[in-house]
Amino acid sequence: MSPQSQKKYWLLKSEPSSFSIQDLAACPKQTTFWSGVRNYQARNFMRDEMRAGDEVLFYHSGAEPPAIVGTAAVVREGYPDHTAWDPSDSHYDVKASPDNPIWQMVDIKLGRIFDEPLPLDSLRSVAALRNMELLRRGSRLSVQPVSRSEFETVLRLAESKR
DNA sequence: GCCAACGTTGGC
DNA sequence: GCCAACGTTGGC
Repeated sequence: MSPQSQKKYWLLKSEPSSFSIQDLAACPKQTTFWSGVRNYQARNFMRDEMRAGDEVLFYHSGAEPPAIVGTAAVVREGYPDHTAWDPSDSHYDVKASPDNPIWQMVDIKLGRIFDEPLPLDSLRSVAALRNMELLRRGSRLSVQPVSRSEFETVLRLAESKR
């Protein structure tokens, strides 16, 4: 685990109809590989900056309402995303191969599921989250950095709803 | 289902 | 290297 001072925080988006935090909870060891990211900026975060021990906010996009629903932790650092060269996979990339993986994934393990999801529109009214990437107009990154204070603010909000 | 925002592709 | 066309994301 990296030193506390270097621990980073992230937000990962997933459509719950595709993979929800409840699905993560049902995985063996509550751990899964985070495959299917097909955006270079998001890949670079996973490849270059995510470290084991980093903490993650789990976000449900396309949900009603869209919301942060819990936490997870990075348990394995970036490695090739084998789904990229699987023609039967919905995220198949014809240019990827074992010799040229192009895309990367990490492994994450469930932290906890919040008792109450924190809906996107409720986060918009929190002053401490004013600059959060998730709340930026047109923000589409599926892997995005979160500041330590933003992460802690979100945890406090989740705690206040217990 | 609409559409704004954004990333990627490819002609030039 | 520009930029129009196109595809995707994702809130609403």
